[in-house]
Amino acid sequence: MPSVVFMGTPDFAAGVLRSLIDSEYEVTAVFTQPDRPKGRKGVLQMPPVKELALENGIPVYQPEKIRKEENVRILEQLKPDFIVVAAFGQIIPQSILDIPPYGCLNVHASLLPAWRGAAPIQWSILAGDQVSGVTIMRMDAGLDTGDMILKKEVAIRRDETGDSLFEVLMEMASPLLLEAMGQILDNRAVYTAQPEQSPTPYAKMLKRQSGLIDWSCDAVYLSRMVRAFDAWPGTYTYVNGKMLKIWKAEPVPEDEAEQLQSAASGSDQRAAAPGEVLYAGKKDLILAAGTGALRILEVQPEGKKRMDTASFLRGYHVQTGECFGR
RNA sequence: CGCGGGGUAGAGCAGUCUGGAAGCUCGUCGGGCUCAUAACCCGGAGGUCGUAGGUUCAAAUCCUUCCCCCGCAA
Repeated sequence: MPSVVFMGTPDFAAGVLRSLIDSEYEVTAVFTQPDRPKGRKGVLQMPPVKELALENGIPVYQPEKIRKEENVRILEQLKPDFIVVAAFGQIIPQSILDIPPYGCLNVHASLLPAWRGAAPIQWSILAGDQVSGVTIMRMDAGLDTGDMILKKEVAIRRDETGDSLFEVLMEMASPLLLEAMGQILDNRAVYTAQPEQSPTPYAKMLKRQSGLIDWSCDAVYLSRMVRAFDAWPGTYTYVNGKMLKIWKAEPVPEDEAEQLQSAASGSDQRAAAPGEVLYAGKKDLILAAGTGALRILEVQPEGKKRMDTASFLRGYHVQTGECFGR
């Protein structure tokens, strides 16, 4: 029974680990990030991967830095046939990549060479991509630049969110990985080199701050941002100095947007400022973007729960002409 | 003891500082107006004001206990 050492941290990784445990491979050890303080009380919490590993009696290692010599030693002793890496969060040095005879495989949530990096799912939705997918590759020293073994595409739906796509890809990932491993064992895997250049920018790690809305952007782009960053890092703006998360929004059709723009500017010929309330009725809230307008559908005021726009308008008395973003 | 917001009718909020009849915008039910309406008018139902104690002639409001929800930070 070929042995596998697994490296990963969040839910996505746990899904992959689950299928490895259920497979014919023997998972001999798991590497994951150290426990971190979580939640409001700051209680230490173990990563999902660790939890799953412990339940199945698999030894867990949580090095602060995997590249340290001692970890290389451990892996040399484990002598795994494979190392499988999924959303581990640490860069793996060549000395470790060289250990497993069948290679160090990575499960990546994009169609490489597009969207190399830490947050491929969000970036592809934000960019308005029509398709996304999962790539299984043999890792090299570069960042998501290894030779590709298998790739599977999936269409991005119109209402796709970061979370929903995440789930779709996670389900696709496990079978694809197992298939790739089978091919490698049978010596029929085909390794395809990636082009040097990625067609997209690097999908850099997102911070909470990344979700701050710049109202001077295009409304269609902003609506994609709301979907892409749902549920992490979330999209937000400010109203009267307080944070307001935007959970759902859609661009207003062009002709309607123009109508609202001219109605709002009135006699003074002033174009509505980005972030200005173009319309606030009983159920509808429409804000001016840099180009176009955005209909807000679901929000969450600071310290409150998520609510639909109608509820928000009932209690918060938004006025036309008021400006969001501050 | 990381910082902070909040728990008042089915929903979202005001009222709390400066104790003294439970309000607002909606929804809901009934009636009216209308060619018609998610529009408008009239009327009604619906709340142990998170829990437990305390202060007071009187507590949503002041003091104390506990429970729950949420934002930030990590």
